[in-house]
Amino acid sequence: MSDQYSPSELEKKWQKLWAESGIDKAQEESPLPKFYSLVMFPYPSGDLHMGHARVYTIADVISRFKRMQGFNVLNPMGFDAFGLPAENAAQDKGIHPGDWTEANMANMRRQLKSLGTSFDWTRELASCHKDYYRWTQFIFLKFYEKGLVYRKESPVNWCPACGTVLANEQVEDGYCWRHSEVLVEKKLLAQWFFKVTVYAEELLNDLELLKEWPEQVKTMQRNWIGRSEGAEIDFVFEGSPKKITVFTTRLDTIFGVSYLVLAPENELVAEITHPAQRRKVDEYRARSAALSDLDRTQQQGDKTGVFTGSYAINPYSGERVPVWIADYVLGNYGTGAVMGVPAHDERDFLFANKYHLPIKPVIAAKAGLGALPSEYLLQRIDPLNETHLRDCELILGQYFANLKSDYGVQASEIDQSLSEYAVNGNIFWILRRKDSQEILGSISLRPLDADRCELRRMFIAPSARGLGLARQLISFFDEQARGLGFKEVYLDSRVVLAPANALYQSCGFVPTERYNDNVAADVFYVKNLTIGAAYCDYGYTHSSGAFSGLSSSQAKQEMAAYAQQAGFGRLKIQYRLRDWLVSRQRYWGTPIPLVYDAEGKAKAVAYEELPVELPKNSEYKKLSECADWLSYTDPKTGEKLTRESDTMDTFVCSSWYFLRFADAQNQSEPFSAEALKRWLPVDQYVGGIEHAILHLLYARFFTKALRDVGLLDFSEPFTRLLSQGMVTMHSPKEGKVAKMSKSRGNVVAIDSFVAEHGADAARLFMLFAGPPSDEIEWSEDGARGQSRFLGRIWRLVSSEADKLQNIPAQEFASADLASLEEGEAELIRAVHKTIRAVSHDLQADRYAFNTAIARLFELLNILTRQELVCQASVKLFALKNFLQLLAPFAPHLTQECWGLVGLEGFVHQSAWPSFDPECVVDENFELVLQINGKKVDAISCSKSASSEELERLALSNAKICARLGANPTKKVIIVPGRLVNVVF
RNA sequence: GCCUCGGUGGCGGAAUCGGUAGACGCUGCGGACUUAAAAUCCGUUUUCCGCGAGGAAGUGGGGGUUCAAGUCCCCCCCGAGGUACCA
Repeated sequence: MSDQYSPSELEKKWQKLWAESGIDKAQEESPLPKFYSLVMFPYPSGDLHMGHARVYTIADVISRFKRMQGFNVLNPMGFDAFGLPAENAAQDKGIHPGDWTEANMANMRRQLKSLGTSFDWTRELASCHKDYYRWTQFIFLKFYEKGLVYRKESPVNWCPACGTVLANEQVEDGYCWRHSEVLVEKKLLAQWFFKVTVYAEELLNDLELLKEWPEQVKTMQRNWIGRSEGAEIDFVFEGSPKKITVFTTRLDTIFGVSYLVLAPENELVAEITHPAQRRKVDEYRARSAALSDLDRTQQQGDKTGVFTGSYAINPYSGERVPVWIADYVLGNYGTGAVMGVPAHDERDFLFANKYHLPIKPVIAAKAGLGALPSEYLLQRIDPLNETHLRDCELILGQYFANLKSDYGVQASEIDQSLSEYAVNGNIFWILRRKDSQEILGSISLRPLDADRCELRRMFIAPSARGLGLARQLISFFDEQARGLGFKEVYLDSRVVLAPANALYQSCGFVPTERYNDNVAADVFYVKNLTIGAAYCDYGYTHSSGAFSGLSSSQAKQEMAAYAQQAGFGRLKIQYRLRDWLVSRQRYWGTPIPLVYDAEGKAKAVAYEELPVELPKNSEYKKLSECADWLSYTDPKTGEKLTRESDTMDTFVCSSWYFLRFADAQNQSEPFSAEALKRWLPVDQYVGGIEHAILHLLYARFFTKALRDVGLLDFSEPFTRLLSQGMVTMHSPKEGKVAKMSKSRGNVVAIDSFVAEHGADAARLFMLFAGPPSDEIEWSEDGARGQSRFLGRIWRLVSSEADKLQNIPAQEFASADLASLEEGEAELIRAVHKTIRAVSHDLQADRYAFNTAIARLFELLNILTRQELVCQASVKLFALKNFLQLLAPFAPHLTQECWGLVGLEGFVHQSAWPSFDPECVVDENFELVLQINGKKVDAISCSKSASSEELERLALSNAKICARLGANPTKKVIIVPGRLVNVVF
C-alpha cells in the first residue's frame, strides 16, 4: 500500500468493477420505491471540460445518495446528437456528420465514465439513431393526425451562414445564436409549425403545479408566454363597410385615440390605401420588409410611418381618425393593428410628436379633474351667427353686471372689454345645460402669437356656481388651445380675481413675468400646454363621454360591456407565445415524415413505413438536393410522391427523450404504458439555466400533447428542477472572468485534470465552491485544497487500516456513551451530528452540497486530531460512517478505503447511515449573556438548567455586573438553550 | 424600461424560527520537520485603537419595528440574469 494518494489507477480500477457488477443499473422489477434522476443530455460536441462536468457531478451525487437511501434509481444518459455543428464539422473536415458524431459520443462516454458518474448505460440513446428518430417521426405523425401540425407560408428568420431557418429563440439580438457576427434576415417560406399556442393557457396555469421548480425559471416561462388581457375593437372605415380590428389592453384610453396604425405587412393596407398615398405607402412597405429584426429594434425611439390617406371612425366617440402604417407595430402580434393614444402611451407619444398628430389626454391621476359631465354641452360661438351673438351678449351682460356689483368695476372698463371681445380672432364658447339650453357659463381664448394664447374670460353663471364646473372649463380650454397648436396659455390679474387665485394655481397656472408691456397688472400666470411625456399609469377617465369620471378598471369593464352589446368589440386574451416553427432546411436532423402528391398536397407517411431514414450518401447534402431520396412511390397504391425535404428542429428530439429512457429498447412503440407508469414523471431534473425557456417549455408542451393523443396520462414531465450555475474562469482573451468555453480559451480539460488530480478532487471542488445554483469560478488553488482533503483521508486510513482489519463493524449510539472514555463519546456524538447534518443538507429542498462537505471536513478534523485516543471498534465505526457520508461526493476514494478498513462489498450499496437523536444533543451548551442585546460573555451551562437558574447565572456573572453597575434592570429576556439578555 | 435573483473578511462562501456574524475551505503570515525544497503537521488571519488586559466599529447606503436585525418593513444605490417597439 502506497503512502501517497494516487487517484488515477484507483479510480480506473473501481470504474471497471462497478461497470462489471452492474450496480448502477435501474431495476425493472424491484420492491424499492423508484427515483428517476435525469440530467439534460449533452450535444456531442467533442471534448468535455470542467464547465460541463459540474452538472453531471451534481446529478451523480443525487443519484448515489438516493440509491444508498434505498431507492431504485434510474439515472440514464444519452446524446442529443442531431444538429448543425456536425454539419459544420463535416464541411470543414470532410467527414460525414454521422461519423463525426459517433466519434464524439465515444469520447464523451469515456470522459463521463472517467468522472465516476453512475449512469445506467444500458439505456443509452442517441437522437440521431434511427431506432430513436423513428419514434420522433411517429410522435410527429400522431400530432399531425391530431391537428397540432400545420404548414404556413411565413416570414422566417434566415441565417445566411447556416443556410437555414432559425426559430425565434435561436435569434439573439438579431444575430444567429451559432454565428454571433451574422445578422439574421427575413425570408418568406412555407414552413411546418406545432400549435404550441393551443396550450398557452395550460402551460401558464400549470406552472402553479410546479412547486419544486425554481421561481426564476417559472417567471421566465411566464414572461415568455406573455399573457395579456385586453379587448378587440372594430373601427369601421369612413365611407366603406371595411373594418379594422385593434387589440388594446388600455380600452380606458379609447377616447384619446387620435389615429390608428397598421403594421406595414398587414393585409388590409393594400385595400385601404388612398390612391394619392399609394406610392408613399408602397415604398414604406418595401423598405420595412427589407429591414432585419435588428434594424427594426435598433430604431426604437425613432418612429417612422406613413399616412394611408384613409380615415376610420372611433365607435365610441364617432370621431374620424387617420389611419397610418408604421413599423413599430408588429404584424404577428395581436391583430397587427393598434390604436394610437399619444397622451397615454410612450410610443404613440413619440410618433404623434414626430408627425404632429393630436395629443388628447383622457386619463388623469386624480378623480374628477377635467371631466365635463354629460348633461352639459359646450358650444363654440360663430361670430356670423345672429343667435350665437345674442347668447354671447346675454352671458357677457350677466358677467359684467356681476363684475360691477361684486367688485365695483368701472363702466368704461366694461365697454373696453366688450370692444376687445369684438376683435376678430377671439374664440368664445358657451356652456349650456343640454336639456333646457340654459346658459351656465362661458370661456374665451385670444391668440397672442403662434405659440401663445390668453384665457380671456371665464364666467360661471350664479345659478351654476358650486357645481365644480370651473376646473372642467379650464381643462376644456387647455385641450382646445393645445389642439390649436398653442404651447403656453396666459392669464392676467384682471381675469384672476382674488377668490379664483387658488383655483387657477391648482389647475397648473404659475405666477410669471408680464408678457406684454401694454398691460398694467401686477400678477401674471402662465401654464405650459406642451405635454412632456405620456401619462401611462392608470387613473380616472375624463373627456370620455358617458364613460367620464370612472377609474381605469371600471372604465375598461364598462366600455368592454358596451362594445360587446353594440357588437363592435369583445374581451380578448392575447399571448406573446407563438407557434413553434419546426422546419429546418438541413441534412443532419430527423426527416419530417410527410410526402406530397402531384398537386403539392401533403400527407402522412404510413406508420409501418417508419422510419423515414436519412439517405446514406457518403457525401451528405441538404435533403432538398438528394434527388433519388426525394422521389417516393407509395408501396400500396404505387402513387408517385415527393418527400418533404425539411428536417425537424433538434428541440423536437429533446422534447421526449426522458420518456424513451423509461423503455429505451422498445422496438414496437416509443415507450410502453407500463414503463412510463414505473418511472415517470422525472423526480429530479438537473440542467443549465440556458434551457429555462425553450427546452423546458417544449418538453412540457410535448407531455401535454402526448397526453391528448392518448400516449401518456400525466401533464407535467419534471417534478423537481435544479438549474445549476455555470463554471467560470479568467479568460485571457477577454481579460475577465467568463463562462468556461473553448472559444474563450479558458477551459480546464477533464482528461488532464483527472489524470493528475483525480475525478474525486474535481467533483469535490465543484460541489464545495458554492451552492449548485450559483455560478462558481474554477480555481486551481481551491481544487488543490480538495486534493489535500482526499490525501488526509488516504493517510488516515492507511495508518489505521492494519489495526482495523479483524475488528467486527459495530454501531455505537447513546446507550454506549456512558461506558466509554470521554474522547470516544465525543467522537461518537460528532459522528451522529455529522450524519444528521449531511443528510439534511442532501435533502431535495436544500441540496447544500457545499455545507455537507464542510461538515465532513469537520469530522475528519476530529478524526485526525493528535490527542484523539480511542479503541479500534469506535474508530472503525467513525470511519465507516464517514466513508458512507462522503461516498456520493468522492465515490472512488471512499470505495477504496472501504475495503482497506476491512469492510465488505460496495460502499455505494450500503445503507445510508441514520443518527440517534439522543446522540446529537449535548449535555452542555454555551449560554450567551447580553446587556441590551449586546454580547458580553458566554458561559458553559447545563442543558437542563431552568429559566430561573439561567437568570441567576446571568445576574451573578462578573462581566454582567460590571456593565450593569448601579443601574436597575428593567427586563430580563431568557431564551432557553441560547441566551439571557439583561435590559436596563 | 419591465421582471427575477443577488450585495457578508484578502478570496469562495456559512449562519432552519429574528437570538454568539464570519462555520468550512483557499490565500497570506509565523513556526515545526528537512542539508535544502516539495509534501506534511502546528499556530494565526474582519477592521480600528491599545504593549497588554481589553475596548470600539462591522453584513451596499439611509430610515424604521424589536429586549435583540445579515435575517422583518419603507426608501435609495450597485451588480448579475431574463426580456423588450408585445399595444
